Amino acid sequence: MEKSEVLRLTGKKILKIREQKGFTQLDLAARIQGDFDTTNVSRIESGRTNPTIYTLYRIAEALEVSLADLVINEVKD
Amino acid sequence: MEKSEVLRLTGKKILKIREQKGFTQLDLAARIQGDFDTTNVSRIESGRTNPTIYTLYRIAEALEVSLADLVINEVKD
DNA sequence: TTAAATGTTGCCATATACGGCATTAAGGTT
DNA sequence: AACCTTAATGCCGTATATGGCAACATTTAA
Repeated sequence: MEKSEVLRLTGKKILKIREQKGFTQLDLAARIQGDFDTTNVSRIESGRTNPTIYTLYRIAEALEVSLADLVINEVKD
Repeated sequence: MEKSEVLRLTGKKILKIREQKGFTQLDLAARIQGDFDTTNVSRIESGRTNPTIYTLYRIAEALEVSLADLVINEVKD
């Protein structure tokens, strides 16, 4: 899978869970430990950036889900 | 959980799977799509760097496991 | 219409991930 | 001893993730 596809699908997962929880991007950013800007939420959800595992960890915390829930399943080439 | 702890545990998971598969760091780096240096394998496994999701994806591919197998389970604060 | 809420995008600065190479060290083998 | 394999580490560039703010578009509500 291409990089852009991995990022796009990852962002989609975050967006979906965020909306299921009824959070806005602002809500989510505010819940994330440390400094976090809504700009980055937008960039990650839209797949425009390649988040680090620690960033995803903080997002998982804020969404109250496991990291496994935020990553894509497929490992096909 | 602290950032350093997240990175340390993530690296440990990768190391464990790599050794279970009987790969050296050099083997793993060679299997990873695109350029990948053993330097980076070492840094990630030892928790000295904060890998991006795409890097973890490529490692998962090379190890023939799912991304979920490489990330930590806990989401405690 | 005006205003507020929500999300996107552009820009800038700083920190750092990664590619890459060389060195170092430890362990095993001869 | 010398040699090889394996991994860790230091250093240097380049690319980019992130923090942060402002501008903009869209939607909804007043």
